[in-house]
Amino acid sequence: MDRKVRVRFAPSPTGGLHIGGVRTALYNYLIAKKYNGTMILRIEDTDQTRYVEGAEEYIREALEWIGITLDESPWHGGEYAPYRQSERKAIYKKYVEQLIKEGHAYYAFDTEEEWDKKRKELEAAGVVSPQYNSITRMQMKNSLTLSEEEVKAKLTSGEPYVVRLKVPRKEDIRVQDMIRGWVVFHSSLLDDKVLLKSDGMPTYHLANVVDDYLMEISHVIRGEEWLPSAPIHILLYKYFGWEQEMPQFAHLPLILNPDGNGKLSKRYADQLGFPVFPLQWKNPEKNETMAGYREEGYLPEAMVNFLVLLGWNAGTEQEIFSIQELTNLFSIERIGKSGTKFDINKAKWFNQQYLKGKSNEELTQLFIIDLNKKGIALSQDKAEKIVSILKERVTFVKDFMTEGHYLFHAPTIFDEQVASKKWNQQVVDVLLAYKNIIQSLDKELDAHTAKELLNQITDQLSIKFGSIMQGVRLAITGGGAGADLMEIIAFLGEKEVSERIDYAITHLKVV
RNA sequence: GCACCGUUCGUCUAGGGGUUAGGACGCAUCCCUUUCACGGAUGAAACACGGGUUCGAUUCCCGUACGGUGUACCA
Repeated sequence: MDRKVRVRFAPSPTGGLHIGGVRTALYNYLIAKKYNGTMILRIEDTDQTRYVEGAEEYIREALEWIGITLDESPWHGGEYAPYRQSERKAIYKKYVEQLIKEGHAYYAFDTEEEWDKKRKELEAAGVVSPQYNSITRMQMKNSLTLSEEEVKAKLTSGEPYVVRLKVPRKEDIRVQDMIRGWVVFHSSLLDDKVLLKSDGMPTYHLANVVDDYLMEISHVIRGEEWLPSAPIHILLYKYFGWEQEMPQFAHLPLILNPDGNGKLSKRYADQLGFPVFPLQWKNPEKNETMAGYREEGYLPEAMVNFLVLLGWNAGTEQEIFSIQELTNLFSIERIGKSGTKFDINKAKWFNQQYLKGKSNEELTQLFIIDLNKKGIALSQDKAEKIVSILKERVTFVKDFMTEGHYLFHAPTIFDEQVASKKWNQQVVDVLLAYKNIIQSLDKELDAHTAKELLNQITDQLSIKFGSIMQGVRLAITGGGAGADLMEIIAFLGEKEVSERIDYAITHLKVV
């Protein structure tokens, strides 16, 4: 790559940024970093009817959370500013006029009703998908069919119009895609796309090409849903005379619903209970709140790792990658061609891996932050102990609380299955003796001591240690499974343990 | 409908004219363990189908099927 690498992520501020968009941003970012290039964020807000308040801020926060830093953006500025298409309106106007003058675009004055009528006529005549194209445009009201005077008159009278691209009738348009190779489209299947809307705003096609050119974008890395409109873009580059500056294209495989039934959708994800948004998204218009990965407890580095592998692989057996490693290893050549079904289990696994990779100190900090959010206060010391007891068994930070509920609250209900099998007079005898012994203890009740004392009792009573363990666990935690019981006892301390023993003995019936 | 893209275990994927088709998630079994988890070991599990080309095809070509995307004054 001899050209300076400049890539852009260009979302529309129409709502929360979809997780697929986050992956696209990530791929762009990795390419920028790999080649020491520039990562640009451009806001494509040309559809004013779909603009959603707060969406821009959301995009910014989401990228920040995931760890994507921007070199140029509406918020950081840059020498190619402005980076918001709505603020570049005048620029497009100029270029569209060039196209018209050179005969590659034309004014169209048809109203929606007129085109609708024409479409119905065509349908009635057996045309399957009527298009405003090289044939039909000659039957419509536009600067190709109207006289120069008529056009001028309409323009000066302020009659609304759009500008359409004059797509050639018969021409092969070849798109070179870095992932798919050459893809050929025939121009007869393309319609005369609107370039400039009647409100004076450009459509995606125009704005995109003009901006990519002006911003000297070297690679356009975007979702596969854009592949069908790539020939329109190619045509525009050609008509503008920018073929030499045309970026290289890479159309990414789509992220699909878990059963492969369409693009990953919010509705589907809701049904299966996982988010499609990186951050929680509160739609200001509909007053609804959508779940986000951050709030669900996913670590950003785990999400990066999970997302990058949705459509790319290093070709080795490595699967845990730091962002630095990805920066070196990532390559467009190793991006796959086929759609990728979303598997939330894999995301969970990555999260667990990253959680385990953190030091106890880091985890303690995260744990305390999580507790604070829930309005629970806990000493640093206790939090750290809980972390060390539970570290190997959690997938999310929030699991420290749920998995370790027995460290926070004494059980009030007991697992009936365990009780019916493991609760007996022997256990009660042991517990009573144990309570006595720990209450009169003159040293600290650590895990080692807790076990030693319990062993003493079982030895004295000639009981097998294993036979009463589940019963003891039941009394102290309310259940039959969990972390190392001796660690739990040490954590709770003799007073709490004694109270739990009393409670269990009075509330559980010996059978 | 039409155009385009795609198709290796359930999922993410490696591979590529001759392989015991490899790994990971998930699943199962076993080991470790006071239990559960972690960890370790093992196992079940895939080249969509049909034609070519070839000594040989999962790999190359063609077709079919299936899936996806697009077909807006949305991006």
